[in-house]
Amino acid sequence: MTDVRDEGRATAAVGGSGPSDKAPMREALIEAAFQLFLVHGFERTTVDDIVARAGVGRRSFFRYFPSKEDVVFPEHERCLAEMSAFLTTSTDGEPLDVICDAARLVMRMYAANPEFSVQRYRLTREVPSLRGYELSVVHRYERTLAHYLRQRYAGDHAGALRAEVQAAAVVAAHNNGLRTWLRGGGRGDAAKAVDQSLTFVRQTWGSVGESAESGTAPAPEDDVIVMVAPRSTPIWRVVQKIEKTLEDD
Amino acid sequence: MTDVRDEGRATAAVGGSGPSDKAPMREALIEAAFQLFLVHGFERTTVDDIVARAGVGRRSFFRYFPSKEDVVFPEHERCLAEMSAFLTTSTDGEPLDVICDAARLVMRMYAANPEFSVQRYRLTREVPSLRGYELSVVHRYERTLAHYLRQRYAGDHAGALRAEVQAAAVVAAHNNGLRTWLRGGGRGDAAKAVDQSLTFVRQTWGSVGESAESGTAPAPEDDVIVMVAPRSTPIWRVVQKIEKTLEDD
DNA sequence: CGAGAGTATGGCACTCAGTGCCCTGCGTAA
DNA sequence: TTACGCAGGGCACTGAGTGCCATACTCTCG
Repeated sequence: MTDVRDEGRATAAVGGSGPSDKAPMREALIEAAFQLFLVHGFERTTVDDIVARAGVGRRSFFRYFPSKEDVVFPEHERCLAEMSAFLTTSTDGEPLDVICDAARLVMRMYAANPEFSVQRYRLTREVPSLRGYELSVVHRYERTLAHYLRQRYAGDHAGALRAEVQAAAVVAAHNNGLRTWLRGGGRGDAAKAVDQSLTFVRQTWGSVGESAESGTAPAPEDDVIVMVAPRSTPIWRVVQKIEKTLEDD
Repeated sequence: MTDVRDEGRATAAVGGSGPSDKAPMREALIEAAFQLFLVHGFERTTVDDIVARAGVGRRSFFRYFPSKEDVVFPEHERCLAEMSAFLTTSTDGEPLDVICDAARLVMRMYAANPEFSVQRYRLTREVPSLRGYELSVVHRYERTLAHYLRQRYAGDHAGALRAEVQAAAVVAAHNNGLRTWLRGGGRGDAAKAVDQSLTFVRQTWGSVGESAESGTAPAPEDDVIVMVAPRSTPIWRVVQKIEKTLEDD
């Protein structure tokens, strides 16, 4: 053990010379932690084990990570901040589409590092404390999305309710798509899996067809009309309404 | 302190005579815990404080509650079991309506003890570890509901996705209504608040009006047609389709 | 070049949740 | 009566997380 520590200190002393030492401490801790987690599991690895392997002091671990669980989700803070920033600059467009785009930021964070994400997924599935941590993170995303919708729906009747239900639905759909991708070993297309799931939610509240995904407007042939009318409505009223909708072009 | 312990042991010794001593230990611990939580807060109350007040040994606390957080949510295990039982016996009816009824079991648990629920709500809002615990409980309810829907939707295209999104939506709506009631001090009608929120979800997926609440079928005048078609569809095809739909009566 | 301030890190001791092990006391069955 | 089972208590231990202080490195100002 003393050998490892001395070795670590020596490395740290030489530290400044390496080209990849921008955030040595944090990265070293994450790397050491995952090596140990994958071999011995999360619970049977102590913080002392991690810092010994990383060759740093135990106290430093808790300077970089508020808890042992945090080392498993090192980029969620940043992603959460990105989501907030994205939403504050997205003041128009269908609110539901905006939060779907916001949710895709999370998917992209996972997709940027498939092996790491899959390893973490497997770890999280079997360690209760990690599941709990993940729930709290997911909850923060959901609250962020709901907060945005609540502002957009301000003044609407039951706007807060709609905001919370839609945020929950988007998060559930996003996670459904993401889990599908993760269960497949991270080898498929994460964006495709998540988009398919999100489409269900967007269809549910009828925001499909007016999305701003691509810069080009969707072809008129792909446009849809959704009509809701009492069944007793006379045919001529229906035709009139459809013709009027088409004239709006 | 020794006085309290002796008192406690004396009570336990006389125990068998009282009519309300079915589960003395557990109840005593819950009562002692909440008295201390409300005065000193959750985090500044140690398990030692609780057992001292209850007059029992520290080791016994962890025989009745796996963690300090569990003492704050003493009835959720039972409620979860009731929900599972309810769902296994509910094999017909609109799936969405069934899980709404299941969610109401949770509301009723809260409503059965308004003061306790409101106290706990305030506690949970300001203690991070309790928020985390609550998230895990809510997640278990959601999983239970989703599991039920997945079975009911088995075979449908994207049934699993629909199951998870709807379960999330119902939980979000339920909690929205419940929180409204809790923020009002638990003085209003919890069932009404939750029902209003759940109605939004049931309307979203169109299970309002065909519910089995009243025996009478909805009037035909309330029936609706929802048409989805490419905007380029010729008018005559639209008319044809609508007429065909009406003929089906 | 040297003093001082700010910052990053390590070391240490402490609290507290949670666990394993064993002991005691009590009731019960043979 | 003894033997057994069980609920509870005592005790010691692990491990996460924290507060405090010492050290060392860096940057700046004179």
